[in-house]
Amino acid sequence: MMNVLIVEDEKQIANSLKKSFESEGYDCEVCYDGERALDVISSQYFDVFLLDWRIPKVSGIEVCKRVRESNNQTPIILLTALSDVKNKIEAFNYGADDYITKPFSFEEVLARINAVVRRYKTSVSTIEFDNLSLNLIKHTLQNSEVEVKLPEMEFELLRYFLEHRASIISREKLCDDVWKLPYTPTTNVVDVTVKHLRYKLEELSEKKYIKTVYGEGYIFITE
Amino acid sequence: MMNVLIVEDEKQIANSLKKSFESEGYDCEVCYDGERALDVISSQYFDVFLLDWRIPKVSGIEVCKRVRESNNQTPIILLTALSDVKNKIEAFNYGADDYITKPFSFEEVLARINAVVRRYKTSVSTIEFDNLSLNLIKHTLQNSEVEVKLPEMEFELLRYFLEHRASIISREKLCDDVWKLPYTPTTNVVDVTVKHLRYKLEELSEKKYIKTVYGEGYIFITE
DNA sequence: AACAATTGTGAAAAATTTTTCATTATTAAT
DNA sequence: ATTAATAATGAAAAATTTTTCACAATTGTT
Repeated sequence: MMNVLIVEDEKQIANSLKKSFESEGYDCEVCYDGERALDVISSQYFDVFLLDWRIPKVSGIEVCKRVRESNNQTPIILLTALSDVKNKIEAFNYGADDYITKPFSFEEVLARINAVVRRYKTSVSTIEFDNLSLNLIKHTLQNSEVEVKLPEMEFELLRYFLEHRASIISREKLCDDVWKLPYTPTTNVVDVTVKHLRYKLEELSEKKYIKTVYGEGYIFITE
Repeated sequence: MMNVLIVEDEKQIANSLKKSFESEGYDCEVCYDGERALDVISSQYFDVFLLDWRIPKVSGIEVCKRVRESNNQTPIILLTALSDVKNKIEAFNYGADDYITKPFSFEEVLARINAVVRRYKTSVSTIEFDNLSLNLIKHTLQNSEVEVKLPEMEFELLRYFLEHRASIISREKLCDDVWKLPYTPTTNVVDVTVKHLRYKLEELSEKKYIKTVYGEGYIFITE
């Protein structure tokens, strides 16, 4: 089910939105200012943020900007009473995904939210972790300075680790799921590839992400 | 560089858009009706379609619908003089990506186009052509029955061809753009890779997609 | 038809990636 | 501390991919 964060200080609008969303079966949370919003955002998962432009303390566009700076790509829709073009351009430049001018109908909000979320869900093209990023299209691993290309198997292994963070994974499972080998524990490909991958990871960050759990397998820890 | 298709029967608007785009360095093509648009779309690559709602023969929304039915996910922005909400919802339901109400400024068009294309480029995970599909994540080429893995360079080459369908591409350009070689016409890597790729393509479909243009280069034709 | 230019091909060389193997290092348990 | 099990490592073998090369085939032009 979908989780919406509404950030809007006009309580009438906020409450009416909340009710409408809930009648559609969406979960939603309301904040009345930008500061509170940033707080909530940093500690909770949402599928989309609905931000009013003019809100107390930290403006909607500023929230938008900070969210993107923290590498959070959750879709953002801005609400505003201003309809002049300059603002729209500013909004897109700060990484907003859509823009709705007041007054709006709830149906329009719903349509735009669905469009934006559907798009986002099928769009994740990088996996971010710590201060690194794995590009799923280019098969590269990058920090803010360097970008290295990972060979096939190292890429697949890292992707698997990232999608199974913080749980112990046995070599057999890796053989199965990553290598798709017909059950062969007489090989140490996994060990060797882990070694290669560790080496590449250490080139970009000193941290040790892949921990060995003696007798059990590996575990990928982000922090 | 970006390729825009403008479908708009009001020639004044169409031409003004075309000029503005060209001064931004975008390539663009204009059609004055929906029928022609569908024709052009099926034989040429564009990064985005800018469709007026009310155009002769086949309406903008109908073009939108048919484009999506043919499995083409190119971003679509609809232009319209009508501002009522029902149409917006209809537009999104038919798979439009954005919606601009007339009158608009060129800057707004530009901002929305860039937003939509940026989103799309990072979101697309397959390129469909004919009855084949290139999976950009798995680097596989598939028809309804078989799936083959393409090695790196064959994959990159095919992707490049698909993004530049129906135009002649010289070997030098391919060396530059796909191989990123520092200008070397003393090699025939391109020829050889084309050969490999042709072989794989023929495994999945009898058609000959990559045509040679004697003395000029190659051209990828979808139909 | 003869030609020069251009393109296609098979095979092998070169480069890269993947896997194996023998050995060393580390771990947990006695 | 010793030991047996498990993991890490360096180096090389095997497999795959990329690139080169020499030659054959095709094309457009005369």
